[in-house]
Order: sequence, then C-alpha cells, then structure tokens
Amino acid sequence: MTISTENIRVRIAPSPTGDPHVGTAYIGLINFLYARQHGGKFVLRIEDTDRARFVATSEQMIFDALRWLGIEWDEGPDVGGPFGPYRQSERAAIYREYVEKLLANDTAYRCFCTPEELEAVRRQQMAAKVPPRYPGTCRNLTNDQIQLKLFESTPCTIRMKVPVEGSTTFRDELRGEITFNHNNVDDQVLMKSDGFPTYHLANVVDDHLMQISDVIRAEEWISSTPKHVLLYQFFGWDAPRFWHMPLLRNQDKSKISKRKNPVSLVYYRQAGFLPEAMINFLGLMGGGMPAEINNASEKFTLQEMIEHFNIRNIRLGGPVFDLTKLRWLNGEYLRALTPEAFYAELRKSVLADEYLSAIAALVQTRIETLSEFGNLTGFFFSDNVLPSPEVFLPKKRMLEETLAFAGEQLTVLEAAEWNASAIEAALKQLGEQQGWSVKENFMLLRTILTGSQMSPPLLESMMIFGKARTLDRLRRFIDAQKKLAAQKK
RNA sequence: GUCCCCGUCGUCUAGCCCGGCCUAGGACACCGCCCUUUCACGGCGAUAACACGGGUUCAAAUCCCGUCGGGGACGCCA
Repeated sequence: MTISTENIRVRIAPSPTGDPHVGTAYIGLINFLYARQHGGKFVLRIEDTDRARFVATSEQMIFDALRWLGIEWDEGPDVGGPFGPYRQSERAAIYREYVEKLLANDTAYRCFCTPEELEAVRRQQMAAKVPPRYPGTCRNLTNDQIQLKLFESTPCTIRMKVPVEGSTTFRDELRGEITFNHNNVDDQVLMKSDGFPTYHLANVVDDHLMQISDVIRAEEWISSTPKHVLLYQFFGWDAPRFWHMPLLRNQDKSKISKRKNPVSLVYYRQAGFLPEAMINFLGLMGGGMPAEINNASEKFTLQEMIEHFNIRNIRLGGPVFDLTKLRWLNGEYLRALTPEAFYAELRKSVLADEYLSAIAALVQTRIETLSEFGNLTGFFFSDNVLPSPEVFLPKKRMLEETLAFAGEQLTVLEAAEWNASAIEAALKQLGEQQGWSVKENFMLLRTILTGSQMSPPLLESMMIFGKARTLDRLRRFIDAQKKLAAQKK
C-alpha cells in the first residue's frame, strides 16, 4: 500500500448512549488493525453531544468492552494525547469558534424555525411522497431580520449552506467515486439551539484538528459524506480518505439491532463468550484475511490479523451476524484451553465468588440442606429457560395478549435504570396501564426468567443476573413463543 | 417516494481489482456413517451458490450495460 509512509491517524467515535455495541467493536477493530499495520495512531473520541440520550455509565463500559477485546487506543479521554480533549462535550468552545467562521464565510446561516414547524413540513412532504427537505425559510433572511430575532432571543440553530447548483463527488476507498447532486443534500443543522454541535460539525472539526488521515466508519454514513466534504471545503481544509465498512446485519438482512440480536458487548461478556472468539468472529465479518489462512481454519488471533488482514479485500455485502457460528467458534476456543485455564475461565464468570455469594444470600432461608442449592438456582446457570404455557400463562389470559405484555415488559426493562426499586416502579406502572394485576405481572416475568413459578425474590435475582442477560432471556422467550405460535398456524 | 450502496452454497467466506489453473475451494448449520453405555468432542461423507438478461472476448464468477432483489440515508440522533 502506498500510504504506509504517511502519518496515519484513525479514530473511532462512539456515543455514550447505552451499552457498548458490537458495531463499535467491529469498526474499532478495523481501525485498530489499520493503525497498527501502518505504524499509525488510533484515537478514541467520545461523541457526547446529545444531552438527551447521554448515559453516564456508558463511557466506562465502552472502555472496558474494547479493552476486553484487546482493542487498545493510543489517544483518548482516559489516556490523554496531544490533540485533546477527546470528549466532545469538553470542546464546545472550539465548535463555536469554527461555526463562527462559517457564518462569516456565508457558508452557514442561522435558522429560527421551530422543531414543530419543521416536523409539520416534513410530514407534509412525506405524505406528498416528496423527499423531506428543509424548505429554506431562513436561508436568505436579511441582516435586519436576523438582528431582530436575536434581539428577541429567539432560539436558533445554525445550518450549513449547501450550494444550490452542482454536485459533490468524493472517493470511497473501497467503492470508488460517489457523486451526490446538491439538490439531494439538505442544509444540515450544524449547531443545535442548545449550543451543542451536531455530529456533522463536531466530526469534521475534530477529525481535522486531530489530524485524522483516514475515516473508517460504517456504510450508513455514505449519504452524509457529501455534507462532510462540503464542510471541509467551506473551511478550506483537505478531507481525509474515507472507507465505509459494510453494516453488520440481522438474520433478515436489516441493519443489526437489539430487537433482533444481542448487540451489547456487555451481554457477550456476561454470557461467557471469550474475547479471542469474539474478535476472531468479528474478523470474519466482511472477510479481508488471505486465502491460506481463511481456507485453512478461519481461526486467527488479533496478532495474525495485524499481520495479514487487508482492508482493501473487505467484501461490501453486509454480513449477517450469525450467533450459531460465533457459538461454534467460542466452543473451539473453550476446547483449546487447558483444563486449568478452562476452570479459571469458569471461576471468572459463572462461578465467580461475587456471583455465587450473591446467589447464596438469596437462598439461605429457602433451603434445608446445602445440596438443595441447585434446585432453586438452576436458572442462574443455564443459558436459557423456556417455560411451557402451563407455567407462564396466567389463568385468565390468552397467549397472544400475554406475549404482547411480555413485549411491553421488555420495552420497560430496556429503558429502566438497573436497580430494584426503579424496575419495580416501572413494571407496576406498566401493569396499571395495561390492566395487569401486580401478581400476574410479576409472575409472568418470574416464570420467563426462572422457568418456574417458585424462585428466589425476582427483583434481587434480576439484579444479580444482570440487565444484559435478563433482556436477552426475555427477548428469546418472546421469539421462541412467537415461532411456536406461527408453527401451529 | 427520492438519493446512494450492495448482490458467490441457508449463513460466514476464498476466488473478482490483474479474465483461462473454477468440474467454483473452505467454514458453520443441516443430513448420513464411524467412534462411543449416554451426550458432546473427534473422524469420514453427502446436499448446497457465481441473482437474471444482454454485451465485450478465442475464453467471464471475474470487464461493461440493463433488469430484478436486498440494504442504508433522508432528525435541533449519532
């Protein structure tokens, strides 16, 4: 590759909005490999500009998950570096400074339209089957009009001024040239009315300031790339190279999502996947390993990937994230362990002291001999429990409404903060809304999670079992029941 | 709807860029057999794909065009 002599700098830019995502790990892996192969730097930047979706615990989970996989960054919020700060919320002044330049440039303008107005227009356009687009209301306000609005303290956003005529062409390193006509590029909001930048502005400014040479990101960004390229032009900067990786997919080929797949790295870790297996599996997605290795076993380490992986050989078709194959791979890695190492892995996860002692506390008053320990706690140790309808179906309920309610429980639990009182309150509220008694409500959840109507206290059990595994179990229960119902029809 | 991207076994892929070695290779899953007191593991085997149609060429999975199919984007989310 001809670029090896340059100063290669790449980055990933996850948003701390929840659990760390397998997609982040995938893109992180590719960036990491690329940096290592070219003697470059790999930067981790936290894009926390969306206050509404911000989750305080998320950032640390992202760090932990990436390190668990062996993906190490050279610069980032926790390790520092010469181009910090690496958290966008700490860079607010920088974005303000640069957006001023665009305003002065006449390549951006203030927009006083309200979210409600914009939403109404969008709906109209959708209904008329016209591409939804900003109507340009504020694009040509006079200076007086703007001063008046500002004087009145009308909240405003700042939008980029996309040229009316012409088109923007950029090069995708894997696909070649891609052209977008400007009438298909909307006047993107660059700065929100709360003063925070949007992704597009912050991303371009930071990538430039952090001297990023190659932007390696997911395919979903292709359609906003012309906006980014235009921004580089507005600023008078050189754009980096762009590489858009294929999107990981659900079984049905749609973009991978938590509704159809476990996507949380926390889940995979807690469910007992080894990082070596996970990273190997991610390396299989999209290919890129040479035939002699791929055809031999498909098994390789992170180090082997650094040595042999070639980003230019990535296949562009979106790979289905196939749990079955991941599980097989994980089994391979498990079997390859020495008995001692295997036992050590067990002690680190499902037989960890903290886990066992927490469970023990729940059953102490409920058993009469120690050997009964397993009777009440089996569900903590099995990968899944699938109760039959006799067990989970409340007496006066139909299967369909019960599954629908379980789906509601799932939604509530997804959104819930993971502590017993918050969960209890949220579930009770749901029950009241839907006309489910507390007893029906909690018994349903109990049977789904434990497989039995008799179990240790539900909420405490859920705390120990963990959010990721709880949600997964609920999801799998609903899926399995739906599949069964469909078979009967 | 509009724009953009993509298209090799059910799934992940090798081959594609640089046409012939492709009778399209490997892996997972599925099926069968062997091993085995059970279940796994392991071994062996079978089924299974170049989306379709046109070109270019002596020759196309590989290059070009079209059709169809799939996906993504269209937010004061990232």
